[in-house]
Amino acid sequence: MKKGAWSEEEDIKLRAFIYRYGHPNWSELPKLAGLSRCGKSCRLRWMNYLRPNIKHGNFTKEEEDAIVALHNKLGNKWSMIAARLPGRSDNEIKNYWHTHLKNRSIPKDHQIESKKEQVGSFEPAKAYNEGCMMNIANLINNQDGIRRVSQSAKGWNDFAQINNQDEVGILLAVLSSESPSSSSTSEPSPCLLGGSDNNYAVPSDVTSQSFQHMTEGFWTDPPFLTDNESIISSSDKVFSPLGSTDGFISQDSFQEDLMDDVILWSTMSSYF
DNA sequence: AAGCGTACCAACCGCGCAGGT
DNA sequence: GACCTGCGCGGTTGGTACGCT
Repeated sequence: MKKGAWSEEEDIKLRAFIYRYGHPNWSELPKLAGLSRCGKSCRLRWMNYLRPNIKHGNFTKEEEDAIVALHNKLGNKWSMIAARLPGRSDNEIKNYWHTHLKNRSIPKDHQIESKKEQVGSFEPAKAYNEGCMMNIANLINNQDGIRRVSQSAKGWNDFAQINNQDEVGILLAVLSSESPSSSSTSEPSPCLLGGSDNNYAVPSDVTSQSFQHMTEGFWTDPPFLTDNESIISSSDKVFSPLGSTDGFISQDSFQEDLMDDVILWSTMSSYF
């Protein structure tokens, strides 16, 4: 069973197979597709990288704000957060959170108290001066902390800087910057139809270019969510990328749920 | 140019849950 | 109810690109 980075050839095989047959059974898929990978690995590669319309890098300010707001609301429920950010995988959001957004979201006092709980009476400055970074790391039952601290003493400098920052930000839940009508399709995917619809032929040259004609949500949106439904169906309903699984929530509950996080309701005006 | 430290991300691992028998 | 299997999720890690000295 092969591990590690995926080759272009493997990507093409996986993409072509799923494009034609869907993925009714991940554990059987690699064998049928001629891949020396486990089903989990195939699923991960598909969900995080090969899936059509998946976006990479360059998170917009709106996406960042949405992630921060949603994380404050949902916690580490990355799949739920990803479900509200079209084109982003849970893995990518999780990585982005840990590398860019984590310190911005956690209130300063909570960071300090949390660290105090972890290390007892530990004093960063004193310990730093005593040059006992590995001992500090061992005190913390947090492998990422150990990893970072043990990499270099600068780790605690970073921590000190975080504590000095007053960046308990305003939590803005700016919804998707894209038009809701562009994020769904009336055409059901072959996967949703059962995954074996041979009417969907594999293009002779299966590359990422082959999927550009597909609209956002082709592989992920429920088939009943059509373009017409995705905007506004009645006066008291609103399209909600952040909303319930059926694509709609009432305006009342929408406001009730999100006002706690300081919503800029005005940014939603374009959706009404 | 070389060595080192850091940040980042793709991918792996283990666990829990759901559905089937 | 017990067991099995497949799937999805969240935590973690290895590899590497990049920047600094």
